[in-house]
Amino acid sequence: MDQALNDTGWRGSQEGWLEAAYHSLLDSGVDSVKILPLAKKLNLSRTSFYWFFKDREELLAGLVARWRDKNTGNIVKQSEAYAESLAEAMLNVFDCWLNNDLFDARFEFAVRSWALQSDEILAEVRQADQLRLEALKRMFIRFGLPEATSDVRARTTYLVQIGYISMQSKEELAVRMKRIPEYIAIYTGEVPQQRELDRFFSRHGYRPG
Amino acid sequence: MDQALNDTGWRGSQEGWLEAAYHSLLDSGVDSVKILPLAKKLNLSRTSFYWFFKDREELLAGLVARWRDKNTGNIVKQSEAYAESLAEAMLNVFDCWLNNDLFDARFEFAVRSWALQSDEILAEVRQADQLRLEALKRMFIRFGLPEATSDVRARTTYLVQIGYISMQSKEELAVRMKRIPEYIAIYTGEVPQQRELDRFFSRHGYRPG
DNA sequence: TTCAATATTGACACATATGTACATTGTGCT
DNA sequence: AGCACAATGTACATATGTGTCAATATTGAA
Repeated sequence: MDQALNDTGWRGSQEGWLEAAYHSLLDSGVDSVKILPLAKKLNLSRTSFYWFFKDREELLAGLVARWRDKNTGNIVKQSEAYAESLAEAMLNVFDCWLNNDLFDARFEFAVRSWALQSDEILAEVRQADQLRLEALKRMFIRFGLPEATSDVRARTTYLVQIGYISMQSKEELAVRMKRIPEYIAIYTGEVPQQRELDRFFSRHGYRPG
Repeated sequence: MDQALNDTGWRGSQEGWLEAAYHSLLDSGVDSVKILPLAKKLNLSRTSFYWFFKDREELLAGLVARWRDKNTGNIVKQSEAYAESLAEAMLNVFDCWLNNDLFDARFEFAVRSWALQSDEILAEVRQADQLRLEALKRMFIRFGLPEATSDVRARTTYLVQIGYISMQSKEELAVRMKRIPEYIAIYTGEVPQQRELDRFFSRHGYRPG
């Protein structure tokens, strides 16, 4: 329970408060992001907060910005990555679902829940959804699928993941990996090559057996 | 802004408070389910609440019970309904996604968001997920699909819907209906018969054109 | 070591929520 | 009409949250 030291020599910082807010958001939702409890966690006086932020609103705005920066962009990037087959391209997208640096699932769910009580956040989430779906659809079209098919397959791919996040399940890596080939088959209509799978498994530190 | 009258002749009732709580939950999440605001909406004194409920906890427990009664069971029932083909069976399940009496999507999302801040609710949600997934898996197996395939297809079917709910999108019936044949094809691997689709469209009051 | 910028704090004013005790009112029944 | 009880309301005690202000402490640099 030490103070989180930072290079300034002071105990608090904008980053410190934001980090604490982030963890509270992920653990218990927006309504838990309150200055008084955060101050207790940080071992700081509640009012010290106001030196770094105008008010609670500004702190929440910081959280949204963080979410946008972290989760938006990587799905798009992965869907545009080089691939020799549609199955391989899909495996590139799947990197997001297994690598927390590419896509923060708990953050995603917390923000979506937040959208329930804030129209502003709902608009943010809607825009993110649209960008991601469009990117996935382009991927299918790139590999020659018809427009309508590409649209529904993009949705399936994306919605399964959002649904999975929404289930908040905690499963072993092995359990999830075993389902990967089947998922690829359903989404793309083609069975992935063994070497494509091996490459995928390897970059996620998984050894089948 | 009239009083919601009930057969007792009194203004308030357990049902009345529960109904108000339900709407508040759907609109803005659990944390908005507070006695003082509900009392204002109902045009009743705040303390009148305590005649019908021991405390706020009891009201929330009432909401969970309502959710369990409404949303659990119908997916299972629909997945077990009579069908001549897998595609038709899947259309039976799809009834849930289009008929609010069979499955209340907004309620579902609100409860899942609630699970973020309550381990008790999380356990409830997990149990519901398991029951529903098992029922869907049995459906695929009934039509001769292998176990592993059935498992992943059940997940795909279910998770797409949970994901869709989580997107909180409001789309025209026509837009959703146009995607149905593609979804059926992806989930089941077989194209639905025109007469199966027609029967489905008809029972949801949709005329393609 | 002194100083100014940076950071921290406690006191205050206020708002919103919960729950209890007790008084009061409304309703159906005889 | 009058009674018993269901329902509602008022007053109080308490908890937790926000945000402002003036006073105080800490830090790095002159």
